[in-house]
Amino acid sequence: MDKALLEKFKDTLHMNGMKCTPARLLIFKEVYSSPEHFDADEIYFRMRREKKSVSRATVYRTLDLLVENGFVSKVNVGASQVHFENTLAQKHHEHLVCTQCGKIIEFSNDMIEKQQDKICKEFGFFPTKHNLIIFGLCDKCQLRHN
Amino acid sequence: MDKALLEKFKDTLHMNGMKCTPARLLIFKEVYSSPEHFDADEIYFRMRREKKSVSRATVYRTLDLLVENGFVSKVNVGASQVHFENTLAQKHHEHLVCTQCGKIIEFSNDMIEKQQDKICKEFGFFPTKHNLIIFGLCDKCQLRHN
DNA sequence: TTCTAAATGAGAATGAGTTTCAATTACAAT
DNA sequence: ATTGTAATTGAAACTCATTCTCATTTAGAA
Repeated sequence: MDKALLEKFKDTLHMNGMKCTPARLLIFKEVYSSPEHFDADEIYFRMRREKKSVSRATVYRTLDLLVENGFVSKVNVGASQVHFENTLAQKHHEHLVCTQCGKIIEFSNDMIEKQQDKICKEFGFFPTKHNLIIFGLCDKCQLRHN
Repeated sequence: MDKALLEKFKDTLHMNGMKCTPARLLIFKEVYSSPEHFDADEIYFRMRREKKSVSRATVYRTLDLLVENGFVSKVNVGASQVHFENTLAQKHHEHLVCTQCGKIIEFSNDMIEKQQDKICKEFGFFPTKHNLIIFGLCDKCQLRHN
């Protein structure tokens, strides 16, 4: 994982008067170890497996911290748990979710973004974030007739 | 509430070999008594107040049934509970959600819909439903400086 | 009217996430 | 280097929405 990124995280901690603890650094590295989506428990169990155990509470607390500081964002994929993805490694995108096999496809579209801005202006609404998720069947699941 | 709609619901029950029970009819009427969003507990408590009590379990079960048969759809508004809205009374729309005061504004936009179809085609994806939600501050909350 | 599978209600169970609190620790001040 | 202390942590208790269980009731076919 990117060294500059880790420094940026440390800076954020310092600037906000938060302590730079081993638990936080480990979780941060774990979160940035892959570009995939994840939920809190996935991080928790991956870390246990790698003998870098941290308590569940700390995982949740640190993920909140990362969300607040823009390192991670919450993604709604219609699951019962909250999903996350790291933000700095990749650019903004939306999701297609296959309701049959769970496959998640990412896409982005400028036209849609622009229309959203237009709509917000119409309503005098100041947007801070958005979520577009399309549910349906991926190419493979359409063939597996049903 | 529309009489034809209630008949349609009864037909759906019969066609699927499900019983037409008082509980189901009461919940259906409650759901269609207003065009607003609601969650399961709201329905539950509204019915208690009106002395038309039904158990929580039945409310949840019936809402699932209504979703499966297209009378109601789930709406993600970033809340901890699942939100619903009746579908047949109103046309498709998306949401702006004010993170300060909770105000929900509905909108719809053909251009966005079309772009979505285009994207799905590109990925060979068959869409069944989608959700676009924009979080931010409504006009009033922008003034209440913070 | 009878029969039976479906539906219901009450409350127990589940599961994701949060809170509590005593013990630990980062780090600023000495 | 040591100390003091507020922030952080882990473990376990707790929440709260939702689901499940199961004994009882009931819609509706026979």
